[in-house]
Amino acid sequence: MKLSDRKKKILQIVVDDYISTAQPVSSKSITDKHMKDVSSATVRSELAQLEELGFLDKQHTSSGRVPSAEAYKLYANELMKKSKLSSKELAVIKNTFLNEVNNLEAVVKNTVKVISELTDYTSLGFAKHDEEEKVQKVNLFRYKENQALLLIVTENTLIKDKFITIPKEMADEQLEVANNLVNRLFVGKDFAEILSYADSFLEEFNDYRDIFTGVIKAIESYLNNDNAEVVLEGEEKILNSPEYEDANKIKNFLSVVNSKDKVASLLAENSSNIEINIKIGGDNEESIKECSLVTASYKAGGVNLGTYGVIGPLRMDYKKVVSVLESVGKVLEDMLKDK
Amino acid sequence: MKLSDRKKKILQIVVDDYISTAQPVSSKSITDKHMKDVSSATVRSELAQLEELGFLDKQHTSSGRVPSAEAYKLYANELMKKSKLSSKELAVIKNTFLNEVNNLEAVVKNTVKVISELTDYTSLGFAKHDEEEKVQKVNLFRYKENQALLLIVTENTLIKDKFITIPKEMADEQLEVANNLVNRLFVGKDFAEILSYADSFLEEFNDYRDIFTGVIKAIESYLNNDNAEVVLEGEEKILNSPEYEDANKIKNFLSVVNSKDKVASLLAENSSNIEINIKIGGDNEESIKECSLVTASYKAGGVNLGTYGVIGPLRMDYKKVVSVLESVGKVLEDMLKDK
DNA sequence: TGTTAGCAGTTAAACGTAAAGAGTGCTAAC
DNA sequence: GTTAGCACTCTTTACGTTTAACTGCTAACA
Repeated sequence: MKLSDRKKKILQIVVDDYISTAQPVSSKSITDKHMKDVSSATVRSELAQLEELGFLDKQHTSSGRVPSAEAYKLYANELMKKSKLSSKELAVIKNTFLNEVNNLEAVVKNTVKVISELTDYTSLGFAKHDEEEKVQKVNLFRYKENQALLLIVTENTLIKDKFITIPKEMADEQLEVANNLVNRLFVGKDFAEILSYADSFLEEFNDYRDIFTGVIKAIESYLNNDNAEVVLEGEEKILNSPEYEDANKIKNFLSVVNSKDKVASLLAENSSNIEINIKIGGDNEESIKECSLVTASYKAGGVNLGTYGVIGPLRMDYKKVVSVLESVGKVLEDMLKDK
Repeated sequence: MKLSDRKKKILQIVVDDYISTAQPVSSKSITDKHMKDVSSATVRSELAQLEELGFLDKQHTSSGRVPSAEAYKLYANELMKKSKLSSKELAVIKNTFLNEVNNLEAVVKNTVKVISELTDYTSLGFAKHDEEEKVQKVNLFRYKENQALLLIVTENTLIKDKFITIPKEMADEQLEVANNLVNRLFVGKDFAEILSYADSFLEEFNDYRDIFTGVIKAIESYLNNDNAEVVLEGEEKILNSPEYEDANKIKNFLSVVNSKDKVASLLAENSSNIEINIKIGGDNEESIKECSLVTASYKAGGVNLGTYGVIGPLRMDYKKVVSVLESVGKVLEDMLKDK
C-alpha cells in the first residue's frame, strides 16, 4: 500500500521529533508544532492507521507514538531531508586531513576520529586489503636464526608485519637468492594472480618451498584481513543515548564494538560500491539487532581508502550521520586528487 | 595509634564482606558469620571506634558500615590473606603462553587477556621500551622516492614501524653506503649510548645528516613510547560493579581507559621494581580517583616484559587480583627460563 | 573494666492509595 | 473528511503507613 502524502509528512514529523527528543510523540504536539491546519483528532486517526500499517508503535494504550524499525527505514531512504554541514564543521574535516594523507593508517585513524567528533556517535573504520594491488618489490630480511621478516611493497601499501619461518641451515646468501627469485616471479603481478600461480611455484621451485609457502601464507593472511587495522572511536558515546541505560545492553554493545574481528566483519560486509549503506535494527546480524549501522566506503584516485561507519541506537540522527559521511568522503577525494 | 588485633580482625571481616557482597556490613552479620564468641553489641562499639579512626563510613545513621579508602589500603597491605589459584586457573595461565613466547607483542596481548579473564576486571598492559637494548643490526630499506623504512634489530625487539625521510636524489647505492656506516657505528651499542653520541655523529658525517637525524629521531620516538603497544581487555567488565550504574561514571571510566596515552602514562608511572603496586582511590591521579589500580612489572631472563594492571572499583577483590598477577608473573618467568 | 541484653531512635525500602496529567479512541455532528 | 468533546487508560508523582534492619546508649553483670 502506498502512503498518502499526509501520512508521509506525519511519519516524518514523528521520526524527526522522536530522534531529537527521545520522547513518544503525541497527536497534539504534531498539530501544535507542525500542522496547525488540521486538528489533533485528524492526526490521531492517521496515526492509528500508520500504526496499523506497522510504522508506529505505542508503549501503552494512552501513550504517544514511537517509530518502528520500518519507519526508520522509510525515513532514511525517502523521507528525511539531508542537512548541509556548517562551514565550521567542514573546516573541521578539512583540518583533519591537512597532514599525512600519504599514510593510509593515519588516514583511517583521522577519518574515524572526525566522524565520531562530528556525529557524536561511536564510529568505526578499517581499510580492507585489496587483492588487486600489484607487487612492486619483495624483501626478505633475516631476523632470527629461523625467522625472516617479509616486506612487500605495492603502490599503495607496505606489508611489514609478516614473519616467515625459514630453515635454520639456510645461509644468508641462499636467502638472497630466494629473495631475488621471489622478486623475479612476483613483481608486476597482483596478489590474486600470485595466489592463482601458488601451486605451480611450489612445485617448480621445490628447493625454496619453505620460502614460497611462507610468502603465500603471508599474502593470504593479509588479504584475509587478519591483522587489519580496525579503528574505533568514542565507544563511550553510546551512553549519550537514554535507551542505553541498562548495564547489559551497554556491556553487549561494548563487547561487540571492542571485538576487532566483529567490527572488521561488520564493515567488510557493508563495503560496497553504493555510497552510503544504512542498516537498521533487524537488518543487522543478531548481536547488534538493536543498533543501526551507517557505513560508507571511500575511494580516491583509484585507491581504496577503507570502509567507515557509525554505530548507534535505532533512534539515530540519520540526517546528520549521512551528511557527515558524505562530506568526509568528498573532502578526502578532493584532498587526494590534488596530490 | 595501633589497632588491636580484634579491631584488625573486624576490619578485615568488614572489607572481605563488603568486597564480596557490595552491601554495608552490620554488627550482627559479623558476629553471626565470623565472631560467635562475642555479642553484636561488642562489635558495635568496636565499629564505632573504627569509624572514629577513619576506617569505616556509614551511609546513614542506621546503616551498616562500609570501608573507607584507608581501610582498603590497610587491608591490601596488611590484612588480606592471599589466596592460591586453583589448579584449573593455573592451567589457564599456562595454556595462554604455550605458543608465541618469542613474540613480545603476542606476550603482551595474551597476558592482558588472561589477567582480565581470571580477575573479571578491566586489564591493561604495555611493554615499555628499554634504552639498554643493544643494537644487533640496522637496515634501511628504500620505500618511496624520498622515504626509507628503518628496521632496527636488538636481542629482544624489532623496531619496524619507523619511516625516515631521505633526499630524493640519493641513489640506492648511497643509501647502502649510509646503511653500512650506520651499522658500523651503531651495532653493539645500546640506545642510550647511541643517543649520547648523536651530536658527534651528526657533525662528523655531515653528508648523511638526513639519515642520522632520521635514525636518531626514530630511536628517540621509540624510547619515548610514542607508538607503544598499549593493550586493553574487558573494558566492559567495569559494568559488573554495581557502583558503576551512573552513565557519567561509566563514560568517564571508558574515556580514560580508551585513551592510549593515558593508559601508557598510568602504567609507566607504576612500573617499578616492586613486585606489585597497589594504588587506591585518591592515590591515583584525578581522572581515576574513584578507581583502584593494581599493577605488576614482569621480567624474565633479563628481558623486560612490560607492565600490566587491573583497574576497577575501590571495592576490588584485591586478594584475587594480587594472586592472579603474581601467578602470571611466575608462569611467565618459568616459561622463559626454559627457552 | 570489658561485655552484654535490651530498648529507643533512625532510616530506607516496600506498599497501598489517591490524584493529576497526558494521551488515545470513539462518536455524533458539521 | 474533519472535528469537538468525552470516556477511558495508563503513567507518574506524591504521600502516608508499615516493616525491617540497623545503630547508639544505658544499665546490669562477670
